[in-house]
Amino acid sequence: MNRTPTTGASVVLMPSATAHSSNRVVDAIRELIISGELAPGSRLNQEDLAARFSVSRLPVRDALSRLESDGLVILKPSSGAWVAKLDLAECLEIYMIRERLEPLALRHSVERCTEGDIVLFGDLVEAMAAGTDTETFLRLDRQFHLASYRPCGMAHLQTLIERYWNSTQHYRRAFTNFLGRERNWIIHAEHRLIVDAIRRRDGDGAAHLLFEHIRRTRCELAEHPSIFDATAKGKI
Amino acid sequence: MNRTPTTGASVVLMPSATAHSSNRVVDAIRELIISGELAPGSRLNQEDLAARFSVSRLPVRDALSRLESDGLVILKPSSGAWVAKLDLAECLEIYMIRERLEPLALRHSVERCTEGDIVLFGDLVEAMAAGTDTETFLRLDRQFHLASYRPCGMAHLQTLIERYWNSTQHYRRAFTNFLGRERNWIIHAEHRLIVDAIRRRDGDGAAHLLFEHIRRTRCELAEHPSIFDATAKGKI
DNA sequence: TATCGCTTTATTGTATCCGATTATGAGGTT
DNA sequence: AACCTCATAATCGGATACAATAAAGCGATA
Repeated sequence: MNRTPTTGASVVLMPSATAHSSNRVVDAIRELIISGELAPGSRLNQEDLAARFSVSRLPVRDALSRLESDGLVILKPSSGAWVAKLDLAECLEIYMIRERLEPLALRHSVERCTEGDIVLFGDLVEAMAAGTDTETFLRLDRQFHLASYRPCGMAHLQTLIERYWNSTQHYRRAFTNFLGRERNWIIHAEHRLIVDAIRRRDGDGAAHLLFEHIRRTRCELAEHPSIFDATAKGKI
Repeated sequence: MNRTPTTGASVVLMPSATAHSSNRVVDAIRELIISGELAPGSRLNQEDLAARFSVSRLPVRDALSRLESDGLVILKPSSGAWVAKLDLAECLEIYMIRERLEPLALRHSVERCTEGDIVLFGDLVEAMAAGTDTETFLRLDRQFHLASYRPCGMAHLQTLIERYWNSTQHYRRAFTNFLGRERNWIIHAEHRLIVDAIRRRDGDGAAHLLFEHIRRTRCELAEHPSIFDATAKGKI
């Protein structure tokens, strides 16, 4: 059992000495957004956030502008900050980007991962197939994929991929809840095929399967634009 | 003649009402880095920058942390900020990422660009072939490629691509100077082939040519690790 | 009654100040 | 002579306070 923290805000970058409150605030807000506690479209009030984390507004402002670069927050100058909201087109765009990036990472991972890594991948996939609730599903899905990219040795690429997983997390949750569990067998089958290709050290095979995994999800997503209608009113 | 500003810090995002000094400082520092005035590894002193732009240290701090997310600046907590430096491996990694992203953008652009756009692409390529000095070469190269992605209708992808052009700009300059002009005919040939494919509305062809364009550059870059040895001392 | 304009209020952006951490240099010791 | 230690100085991170901007609510007028 690997001990990646909750949703793994900083999986690729070592947690580092996050002594400075700015970093703590960044991670905390990111966590609130990824966990779904702050829904897309929610207003982010600097003073409220400052009070919540017992700091002044300054680290909060810093955090917000960093999270904007991460694509999780939208800043309107002199006006305020909101949790970033994606429409269907943007989400499809991000999936198309992921289709290009993640197979690249996986192919390099396959060339470098240890046998122990592969055991971990298999364990995560099977734990996912055995899981029941949505949050477990999402957490293990994320853990499996991000873990499968970790040996790739491309730090920039990993950061980038993690960013896109973060900014689409909310919509993956909504989509998972929407579909229910009856079509999950497809995902598990795809995951098992990917792990099998990794076991055979077939990097290209794994990459192609992963490409199709993401592409199929994108196509299914495109069939359900209603996911993006919900103008969820956020609460801080 | 298009009026893209100097190096085009904000080509994709509209310049917007950048009334706030933070944004101005971000753009200004980015410009200093991209233009080469601040070399990778240079120390960025908050007070000096504040004095240079006639603002307090606060907008500068804000700018630095944003530029860190852009990959242009490295922040060491409680220690300072430096212009990000790439080693050969990182640069090759970014080129591999670009190989995946830019063909995607181009393929979508080909489906959406106007005849007028295509004329612009051709003009830029020919202006580049007629150019003499390094800075013109770099500017037109950048303008051509970024312009060719602009009609793609994928804002996130464009921002991303522009980021990577920014963070590798210094090394493209060094590489261009290193190679001299005798091998530029390859680049012009590739560019003309790409424009021709666009004219024929052959999106896949253009994408493949672009992929090879970037890949060949990456392979050549890998042959010249000395580019990354120069520990340029920066001045503010 | 609806719309336009103004005033008020809340929230953001900026400057100055203070504490904390790190880098630097001198001095002593092995 | 090289290395380690301690003190000093420079610089960064954060808090408080103030100014500027935008949103909202109220009132007046067509």
